Amino acid sequence: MTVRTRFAPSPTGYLHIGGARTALFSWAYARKNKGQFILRIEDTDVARSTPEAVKAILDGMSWLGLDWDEGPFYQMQRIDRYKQVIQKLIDEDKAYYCYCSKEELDDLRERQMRLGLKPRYDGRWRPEKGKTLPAPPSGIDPVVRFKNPDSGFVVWDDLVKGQISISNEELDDLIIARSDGTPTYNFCVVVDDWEMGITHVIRGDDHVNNTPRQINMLKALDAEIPFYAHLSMILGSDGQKLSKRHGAVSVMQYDDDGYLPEALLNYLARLGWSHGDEEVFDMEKFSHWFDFNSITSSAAQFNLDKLNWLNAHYIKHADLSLLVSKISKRLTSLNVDLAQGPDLLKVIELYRERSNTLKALAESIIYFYQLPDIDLELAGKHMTEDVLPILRSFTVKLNDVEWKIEAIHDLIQQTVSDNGLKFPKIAMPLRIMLTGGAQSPSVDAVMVLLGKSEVLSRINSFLDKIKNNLNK
RNA sequence: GUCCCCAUCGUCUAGAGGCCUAGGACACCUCCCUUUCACGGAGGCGACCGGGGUUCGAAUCCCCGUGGGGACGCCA
Repeated sequence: MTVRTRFAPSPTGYLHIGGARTALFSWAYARKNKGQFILRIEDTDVARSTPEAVKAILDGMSWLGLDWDEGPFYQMQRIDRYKQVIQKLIDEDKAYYCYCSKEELDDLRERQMRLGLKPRYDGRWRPEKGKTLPAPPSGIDPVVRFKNPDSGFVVWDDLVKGQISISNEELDDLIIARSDGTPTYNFCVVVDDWEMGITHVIRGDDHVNNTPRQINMLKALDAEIPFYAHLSMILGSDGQKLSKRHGAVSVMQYDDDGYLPEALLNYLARLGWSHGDEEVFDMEKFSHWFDFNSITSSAAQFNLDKLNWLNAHYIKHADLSLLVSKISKRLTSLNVDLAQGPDLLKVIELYRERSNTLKALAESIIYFYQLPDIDLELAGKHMTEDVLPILRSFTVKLNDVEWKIEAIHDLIQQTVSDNGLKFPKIAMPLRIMLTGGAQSPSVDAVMVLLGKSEVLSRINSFLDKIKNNLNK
């Protein structure tokens, strides 16, 4: 049997973390088994589906590098086929027209809730032996309902949750075609999973309750029942459900925020799945290791700290040229002119280990290309009266030094020794004048990158400013 | 309300009856490295939801409770 999995998002919003993980697991299982991964857009909710959302989903998938073998299929383009199958079910007495109005149904539900019952359709239009149906009211377009078995159990071995059994008495006759004739989700899924030959349905566990209905319809169509794997949800970092209002952001937002797709993928893979103590691995390894036995059946909380840690790791190990291209895009969009400073590649090489995100990395190196705002309070703390003269004479000597890390380092070292000081006594003021702040890589390395004339110009202009202030 | 699912450090997880004095990772703390901040290295803090069974033995199996989540749409 060739494994065929699918990812079937509805285009009512962007691709978020939960969807991305579902897609990732489906993709991985297909890859592991040399099967096919199919992308299907479930756009039968005409009112809420948008082309923008379709694009957002496709963008998200390709940013993550989750490539599909077939599709994207659009359900709206298969409407005729669904209608045929619906007609077939009606002809075979496996489905029927129901003339209940929405108001009637709301009424029914409300009454059942009041009685402590599970709200469900009572089957008033369901044709049965010896039962007389009311006359169809005129002027009402009926919906089509599937005739669900009214006894027995639907049982399946969920690949994640184990055996699940649900009584048919809990299920009602669900609507498979709306009054305007369009088929509904539960029905389209069944027809598609069947006709597209899906062998493993991997989806969020909010679909567990749909599964028995779908199995019943599959049986009615004499179709093979696929395996089901229901993934537990991903909760927000506060343990609350993710929703549009609450923390469910597009995967593309992670791109904007400076995360590498391989970091997000690695993080997501590890959320609800494990392979012993493995924490850091690429998708080749993941698709090799992936299996349903190692999926956790409980919900997982999203944790940004760990994503940050992974992202830092991937930044540290990324191709320098890739980082250069990503960082230069960011800096350019911040109106930073890269021609005004050192080779970006050299800067990134020195700074890549210091940031969790590309965004932070880009922002941390801006002062190579434009003058930094100097933290004056901090400067005051380090540039005390006693070090100013030493700094001045150091600057003069700097003019003649060979512009290499060691030579600069030696000069600083010699200056502090001559004056009975410790290294930071000179290094800190230099750092502040050159970068604006108190944190940077080794100051000699920063100086080499900045270049001699820029270094001297920044130091001198700051020292002059101090002098002028003192004279005032 | 009814049905379904879930339950190990703060978080992600390992754990398939003895290997568990419960392992790893993130976060946190301490120390080392050091030119500040990071990186890196070495340590540390920290958990089996509760109660009953089953068993010579239970984090692991069963039952009940509790807590969390999901579903109950002419949404997907």
